[in-house]
Amino acid sequence: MLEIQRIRQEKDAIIAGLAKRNIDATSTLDAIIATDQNWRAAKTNLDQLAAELNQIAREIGELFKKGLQNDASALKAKSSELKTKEVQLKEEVAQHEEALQKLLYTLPNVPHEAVVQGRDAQDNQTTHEAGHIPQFNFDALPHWDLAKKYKLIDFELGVKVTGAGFPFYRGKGAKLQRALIQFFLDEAIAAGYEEFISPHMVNEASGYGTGQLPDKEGQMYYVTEDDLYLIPTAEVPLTNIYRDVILPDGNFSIKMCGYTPCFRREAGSYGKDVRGLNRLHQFDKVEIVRVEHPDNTAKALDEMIAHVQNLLEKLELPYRILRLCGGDMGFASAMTYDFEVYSAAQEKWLEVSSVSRFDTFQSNRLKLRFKDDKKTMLCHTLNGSALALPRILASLLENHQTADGIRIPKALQSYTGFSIID
RNA sequence: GGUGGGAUGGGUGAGAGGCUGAAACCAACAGUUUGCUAAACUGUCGUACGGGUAACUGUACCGCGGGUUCGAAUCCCGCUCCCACCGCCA
Repeated sequence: MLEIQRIRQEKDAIIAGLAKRNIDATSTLDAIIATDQNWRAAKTNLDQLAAELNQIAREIGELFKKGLQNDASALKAKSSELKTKEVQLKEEVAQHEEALQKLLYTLPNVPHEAVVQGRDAQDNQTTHEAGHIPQFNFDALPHWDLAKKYKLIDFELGVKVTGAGFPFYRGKGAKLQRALIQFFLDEAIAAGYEEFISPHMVNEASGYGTGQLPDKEGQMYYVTEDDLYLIPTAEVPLTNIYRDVILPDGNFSIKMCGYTPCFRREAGSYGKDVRGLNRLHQFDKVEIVRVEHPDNTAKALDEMIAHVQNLLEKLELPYRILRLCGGDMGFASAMTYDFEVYSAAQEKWLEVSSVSRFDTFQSNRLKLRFKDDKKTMLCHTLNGSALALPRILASLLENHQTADGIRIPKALQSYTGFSIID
């Protein structure tokens, strides 16, 4: 959520920024500013009226003490008269406030100045490309066939027990999955991230804190009985640790990581995009989350990119890094880098990680601040997948397949305990 | 699930209709002094929003939401959460 103070001061810059998302925010911003003015006017009236009422109440108290009941009664009459006015004003203030809130929720984050204008994925800029794309001298299989051939994943069993999008991993497939989680966590810890094992369900306040609610309500599984949401990513519990927190000074850099299963309803998805591991309702992910001083955000983002890059290199996967254009960025992001791994068998790039800086967009909702001398300022938040398992598993299977089986990258062998799946 | 107790500022904890945005103590911060890895003393010490260039000032907030009253941290109702014991159970 954008800060209202910022909208008051930098309206034109915000319009220019949102234009990069192909959004013309002029009318929304005008409405916001008008609503804000109405709200402030009503609020000022209300405050003055309340002050008057407080004053009268105090006087009545004095009169009672002196035993001047009659004078007190006269004031009481006046007070109840003002009281009706107060009720009306309160309602008016509440209405403006609600309208303002609704408008603010509709505005996505303003892209960072380095982000280019663009419509969709076509306009993303490739900033880095590395690794080599394997050439197969045999019939390369997509991962769903490999998974079946080597008995690594059983999709049908998942359908039977739960439903589509909830696969079973088995045998070496399960071990590989566990090895990847361990590997990712160890790497994150080595890079200075503190590991958390978090709850897998969160309350409503946390859903609002990171912005899943109210806009993406349908994306989360909801447990009605207890009013809890299954987490769509570890970002939600980890970031919400810092909801309603004021850090004591500006000298901080918080780095957290955590492995969790992630639950996503993915309502509306269908077709070949959801084949195999490409899109699941439950998947595993190691997430890295940072809370930073605004001065340190750019550096933190670079570190996170380098971290993910390092992972992909150790897994020996051909990848590229894209800086998303305005039109392709998520709602809350100010700047996002996507990591894609090439799948030689599917002959396409698969998104395996997304690293973003949110600047104050999340912290404004979270009320995550720090004390800077006298002032209280909003922190910056960042997060990234490091990494999401299913598509990494898919890329590993597809890119490292040989005629004799699937080769396990060196860095992973001490975790799996085997060097080939055959 | 049952019974009982509780929820106040960074912490402990007073408060029981107007003098309470809230005592006291601890912690923290600033200063004075004596001096030396310390003590004593003094001061500062919640958040949000509005108004004001500012000093400052107004309003709201004592778990949350309602109600009673001229006036609520204090009384009433509903809810949530926490703690203890019991029950059930990994």
